[in-house]
Amino acid sequence: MSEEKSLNFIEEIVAADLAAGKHKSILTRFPPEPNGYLHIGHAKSICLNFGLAQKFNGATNLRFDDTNPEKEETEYVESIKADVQWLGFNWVKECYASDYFDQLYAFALELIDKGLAYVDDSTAEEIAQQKGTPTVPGTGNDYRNRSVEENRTLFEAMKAGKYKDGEKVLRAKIDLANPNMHMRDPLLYRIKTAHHHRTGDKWCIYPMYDFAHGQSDSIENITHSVCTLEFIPHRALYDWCIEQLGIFPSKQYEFARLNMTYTVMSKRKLLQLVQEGHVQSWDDPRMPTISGMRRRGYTPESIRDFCDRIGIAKRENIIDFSLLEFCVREHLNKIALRRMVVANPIKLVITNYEQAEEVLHSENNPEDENGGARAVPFSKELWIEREDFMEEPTKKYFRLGPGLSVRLKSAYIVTCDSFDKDADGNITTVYVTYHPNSKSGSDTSGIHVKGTLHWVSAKHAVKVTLKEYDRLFNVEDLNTAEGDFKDYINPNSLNTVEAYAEPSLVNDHSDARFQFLRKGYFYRDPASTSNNLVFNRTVTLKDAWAKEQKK
RNA sequence: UGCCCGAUAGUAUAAUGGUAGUACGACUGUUUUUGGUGCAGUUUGUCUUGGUUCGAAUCCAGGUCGGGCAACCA
Repeated sequence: MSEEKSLNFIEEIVAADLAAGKHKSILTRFPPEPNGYLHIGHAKSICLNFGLAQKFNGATNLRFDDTNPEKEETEYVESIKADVQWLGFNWVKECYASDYFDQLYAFALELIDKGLAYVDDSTAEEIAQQKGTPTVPGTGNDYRNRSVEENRTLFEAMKAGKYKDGEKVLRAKIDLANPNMHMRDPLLYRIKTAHHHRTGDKWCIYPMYDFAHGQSDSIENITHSVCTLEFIPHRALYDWCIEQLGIFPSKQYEFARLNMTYTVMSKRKLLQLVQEGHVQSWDDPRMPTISGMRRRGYTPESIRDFCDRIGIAKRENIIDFSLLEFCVREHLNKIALRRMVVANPIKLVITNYEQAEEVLHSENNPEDENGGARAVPFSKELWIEREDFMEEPTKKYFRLGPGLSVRLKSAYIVTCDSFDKDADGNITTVYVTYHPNSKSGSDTSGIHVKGTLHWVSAKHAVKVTLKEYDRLFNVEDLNTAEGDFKDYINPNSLNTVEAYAEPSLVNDHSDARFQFLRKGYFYRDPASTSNNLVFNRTVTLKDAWAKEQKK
C-alpha cells in the first residue's frame, strides 16, 4: 500500500461535491483558444483537468474557445489536439464555442427580452469612459434606456450585417456602479466582419469571452470549470449569466498559473520570439511549448510527473527550472540507450595494440537488466574528449595525463606514456599502452583506476551533429526583470557541434532516447537524415566535476 | 487608496485546532567500469501584532507585503 497523497484544493472541492451528492459524476474541460501553440503552463492545466476526471471517474471535453476569428486558425487547432494526445490524454468530446453560436444568439435575445441587455451605439472610448474607474462609479448613457423592442430590432440588424464593425455592441444591463468592474454593463456581443475558421462568413457578430465561456460550460454540463486566477473577477458575471438564463449551473474555480525560471509563459511573448526570429519556430527545442519540448526529447511521462510535483494552489509561484530537469533525467535514466559520442576530439593511439580491430560489447542501459548490449568496434586509434586529458593534472583530476591510467568504457585500462603538441601548444595526440588482461568483464589485471572515459574508434566513427541547448533567458524571473524581456535573451542558447559517434547510432530507431555517455540525454531531430544525423540535447547529465572545478 | 486574491525553508507544496513534513536545489559522505545512477545524512521555514483556546501555520481582528481588476482579447 502506497501512502495516499493529499488532495489539492480543487480535488477536495470535487471530492466534497461528490460526497454530498451534488453530482453523480464530474465533467471537466480544457478550453484553449486556438491562437497559438500550447506551452508547459497549459500542460499544468491539461494535467489538472484531465487528471481530475481520471481520479474521480469522470470525463473531460476538449473545447476550443474560438470566439475571436481575427486571431484563430485551424493550424493551431491541429497542433493543440496533437499536443494533448501526445501528453497522453483523451477527451470524450471535441467541442467548439463556435458550435454554440446559434444558441448563444438565442440566449442574447432572451436577455434582451428580459430587459437585461441593450444595444449601445457608443464608441469603445466612450464606453470605457462611462465605465468609470475602480474607485469611481460609472455613468450610464441614454442607450441604456432603449425599449426591449428597439433592442431586439437593433440586435437582429447587427446580426444581419446592417452595421459596420464597432458601430454598435450588445451589453448586459447590470450595475454601472458595481465595485467589480466586470459587472459594469459588460459587452456581450461585438460586430466583427471577419472570416471564422469554422463558421466561415455566417456571422458578423461574435460573443465576448464572458458571454461564451460560461454558457458553453453550461451547455456541455461541465460540473467543474477550472481556470487561472485572472478570471476571478469574471466569476460574478459567469454566475450572473447562468442564473439569468436559468441554465445548468457549472461552477468556476481558479488556480495559479505556472511560471518557471529562465523562461516566459505568455503566448504573446512566445509568438514574438518566433516572429522576430529569436528562435526558429514554435517547436524550436528551446521553446517552453509542448511541441518544442517534444522535439527536444522530453517524454510525456516526465512532463506529467512534473505537473504532478508542482502542485495546485492559489498563490503566485515560480518553479525552478531544475525541477523540470530532474523529472526528465529521472525518466530518461531508466529508458535511454547508452551510446558513446565524442564532441571535441583528440586522437588516442594505443601503441602496443597489435590487432587490426575487435568487437566489444557494452550494455544499453545499466538500469535495465534486460536492456541487452550493443557491439562497439575497438581499434588502435580512438577519439577521446579533449577535456579528458590534462598535460599537468590537478590533484582531484582522475582522467588521463602523463603517467596516469584510466578505464576505457567497456574496453581496457590504458596508461598514458606521452603526447604530441602542435605549434600553438594544443595537444594533438595522446599515446598510451593498454593492459591486455584488463578487458571489461574479464579483468584480471588487479589495477584500480578512478576514471572511466568514453571513446569512439577513429576508423569506425560516424559524424553526427549535436545541438546543445542552454536556457533561453539569462534572468531567473522575467516577470520582475525591468525593461523588455527580449533584453534578457541568452545569446548562447544554442551551440551546434560536429561530433564522432559510435556506428550503432546509424541503425538505432529514430524515436529512441539516448544517453551519450557522460554528456547528456539526446533525441534525434526530425530534420535528421541517415547521412546527416542531428541530435538535440534534452538535458545534460548532472556534473559533479564541473561543480568541483568552479570552486 | 474601491473591490478581489494571496502570504509555511532558496523554490514549490503538505499538515483541515494536537510532534511543522515531503520534493527539488545546495552541501557532506558512500557505492559505482558514466565525476551519471543508487544509498545515507546535513542545512534552511509558519509575514506581523493582538485575540479565542489547555493547545493556533490552521479560527477571529488590525496591520504589512505581493498580485489582480477600468481590451469591441481570452
